[in-house]
Amino acid sequence: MRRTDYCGEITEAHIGKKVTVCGWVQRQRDLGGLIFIDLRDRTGLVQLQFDESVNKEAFEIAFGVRSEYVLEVCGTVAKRGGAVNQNLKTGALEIIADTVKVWSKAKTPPFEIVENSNVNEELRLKYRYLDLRRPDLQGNILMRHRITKVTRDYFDENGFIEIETPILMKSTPEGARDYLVPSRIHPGTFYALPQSPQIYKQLSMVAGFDRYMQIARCFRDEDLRADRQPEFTQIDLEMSFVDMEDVLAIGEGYMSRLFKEALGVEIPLPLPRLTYKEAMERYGSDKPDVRFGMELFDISDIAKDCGFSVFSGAVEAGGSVRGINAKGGAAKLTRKEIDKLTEHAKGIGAKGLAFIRWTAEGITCPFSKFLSEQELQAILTRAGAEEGDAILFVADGKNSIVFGTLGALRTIVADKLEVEKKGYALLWITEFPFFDWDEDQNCWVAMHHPFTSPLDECLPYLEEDKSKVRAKAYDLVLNGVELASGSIRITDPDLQSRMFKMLGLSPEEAHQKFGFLTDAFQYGAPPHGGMGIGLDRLVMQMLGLKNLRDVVPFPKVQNASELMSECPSNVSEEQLRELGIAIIKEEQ
RNA sequence: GGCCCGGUAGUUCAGUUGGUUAGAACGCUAGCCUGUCACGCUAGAGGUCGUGGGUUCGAGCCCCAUCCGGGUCGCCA
Repeated sequence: MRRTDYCGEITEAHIGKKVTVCGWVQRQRDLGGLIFIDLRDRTGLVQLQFDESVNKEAFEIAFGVRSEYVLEVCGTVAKRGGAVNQNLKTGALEIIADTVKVWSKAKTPPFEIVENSNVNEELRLKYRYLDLRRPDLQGNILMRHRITKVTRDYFDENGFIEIETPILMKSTPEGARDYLVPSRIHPGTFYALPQSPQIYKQLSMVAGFDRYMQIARCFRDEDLRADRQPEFTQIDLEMSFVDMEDVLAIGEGYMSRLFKEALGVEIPLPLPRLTYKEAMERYGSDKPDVRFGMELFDISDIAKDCGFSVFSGAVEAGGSVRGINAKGGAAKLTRKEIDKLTEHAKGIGAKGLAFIRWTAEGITCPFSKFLSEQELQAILTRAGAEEGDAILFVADGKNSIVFGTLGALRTIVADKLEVEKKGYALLWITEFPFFDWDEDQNCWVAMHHPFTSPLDECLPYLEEDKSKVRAKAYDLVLNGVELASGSIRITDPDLQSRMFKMLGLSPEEAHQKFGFLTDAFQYGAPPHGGMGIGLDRLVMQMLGLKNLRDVVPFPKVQNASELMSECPSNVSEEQLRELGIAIIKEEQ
């Protein structure tokens, strides 16, 4: 071992001692007969000093050193001769260099290796290995490591066994698009990369491992977002002989432990819970940011008989009229701003946006002519309105549109008004609907997945009214981001067959796709349930970042390519021939 | 696939109504300098203005197409 110490870990205790440090040159300052070099490794910086009159040989090497050269330097730690650098952990010390070895020269990098760089991300991603040298990205990746370390500790201490499940598996394209891998040995057939290890972890329960966990890579061939990569990591867990309370207890115990150990933040337990219905009615979202108010309110009862047909019509059609009060927003939400919000609302699916502004000049309400004085007053009271407020309303025959629009506007308006949001608001959302109506395909689809157990009390409605069926499914939400999702699974083969039938899967289809799972349940399946926690989003949220790419070492860009290696790429004719694959050229 | 935003020295940006030789800062190169730490001083190099076409006497600027990147809707059981 050549290195005795890391740069950032040189302390007063080292004074007078000989050390060897290794790293990259942050900066060289040549003062003439005296040269300073800041050397960087993953722990930070330390200053090296080269004096021409003391050590000519080392001085001459230091003279030719440039940024990002890789050095190994042996020298003696000393208190600085000059002023202390308060910005540096090692700012009171320096290493008087005896010998220098240049392990590697470096071209001038295309951008400076500094913290808080605002360099074009495209360039940073092309040279990701340089970008990752920057202290902020190093910190993100180190935090990611700390999180996975605590994760393994916690689950191990709670009796979980880490089991690796296959990366090459059977394609069961129920949800997202699968990434496919062609088989050479069986030409014309394909493996799929897992969208999640769902089926294998359930089979691990049938196999009797009782408690499973895995830090599992998952793949989904769908379009990217700021918080969505095509490959991502899930902290996957499953437990036998448990009900929902047991899974939630393990889940929130984990969160509490993690925040304490990784961030030093106390998360009071138990975590708050909202049912799906409550979350939608209060926040218009199943992943609400509850760090601020601006909750939804319902004025359907006032609106149903009013003269404003947009309102009354929505209620008659079976929908509702709801609003949010942007407290103190009248000044910031000008008519123009509200027009912009209206455009946004229309983009989401609403027909429009009604508003009331209450400024010092009075109340502006474009639809007041359709309302009686009592109706207007009733609405203002319901909204808790006072001078300075701007109140936004959405009316629609479909509640899903009312909720979706107001839920989205709530966060947009909060950002515009710079509403204070701080800390970490974790909560569970429970009692999700089991079925979701698919407008395009005109059928019911599983909102979670078809192995999710319905709530016992909902079993009678299965055949009669699918809209009423709720599931033993739960999500963990952090600051408005869906962090984790899980459920208690079906283990009764008869109930499973019923569920497949509800979802329009014939017994043959169901057997062809999931036969190996339902067959397994014939041989003694323990009751079980679990969840998957999005590691990338978790790290991102814990660091207060807005983009997944900042916590993924080698991320993909929006078109799912990777700018550094330039994949995906063409392959040779020979590779294709071996796989029995022909490429059909897209017609112009 | 739709909508919105961006692309000018290595980097971050400025660039007037379309008008002379496209500027600044940082970085880079060379020289000087023994206490700097965003070192300082002096000098210098560095540009197919994303690409292609069009309008014009004249295009970084206007028009069309296209490529690349970002955000978002659809999509993500």
